[in-house]
Amino acid sequence: MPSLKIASWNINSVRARIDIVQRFLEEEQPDILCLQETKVKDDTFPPAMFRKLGYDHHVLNGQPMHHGVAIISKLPLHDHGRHDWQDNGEARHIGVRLDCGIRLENVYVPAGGDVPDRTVNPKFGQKLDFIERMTRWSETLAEPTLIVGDFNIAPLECDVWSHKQLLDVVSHTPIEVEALGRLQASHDWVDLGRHFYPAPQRLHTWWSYRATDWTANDRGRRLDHMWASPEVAKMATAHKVCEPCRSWIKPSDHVPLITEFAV
DNA sequence: ATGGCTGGTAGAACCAGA
Repeated sequence: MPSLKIASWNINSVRARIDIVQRFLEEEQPDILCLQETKVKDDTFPPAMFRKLGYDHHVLNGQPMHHGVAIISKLPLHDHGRHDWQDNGEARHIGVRLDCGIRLENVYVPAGGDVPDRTVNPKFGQKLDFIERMTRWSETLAEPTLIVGDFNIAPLECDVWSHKQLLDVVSHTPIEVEALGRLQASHDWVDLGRHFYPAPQRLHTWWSYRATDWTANDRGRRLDHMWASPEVAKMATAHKVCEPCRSWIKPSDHVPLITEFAV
């Protein structure tokens, strides 16, 4: 049975990170790489390194300065459009169809600002609205689908270094966790991270830059996710979070996730 | 320790990340 290896990584600028993205592709050789926070317009996206390694198919949704997502692939991609779930023009989603019949959706959920109260912090409201509109979309999905990306929410107590200390910190507040729970229930999405590494195991994908040594206190959060339709989850054979990438030269603050499927 | 760091873009006593 053919194997399909899909990776997802918030790289915090594709241009600043091009060398470690190359290293990752050479070491792991995924068939498809979904990127978030590319921070580049489509006409200045750097295609050369990807082409050199055989990743000839690029579907981009970028903008100047911030945000931006891309799907880079050795296999053909069929562009399936972009959703603007904040309705503000930001580039945070791109979807494709694969020849094997799976839909692949790459999403960068807004961070949501500092204060977890939409009346004083509009960004928090926009984040909740984004998840709510995604939920309406997810309810209508009928095809086998994989959603990957930076969801900017760590839902479980064991998804953060200290549940108690992060209850009021945007990314782990109950209102966000409940919204994400409604999204997950809307399609019976299987959280592949916890499918392979059940709670209460430690599983983190992001560590702040604002620590001299990210390993010293290990104050991580699981903000990045891969969610599969139930029939797609049945095809998943392996999953990992590539934690060592956080210690590479000029790292992203997020690390890659990889799932392998028998398709 | 409520600080700490990073990238893009402008050329900031900036913004955004989370």
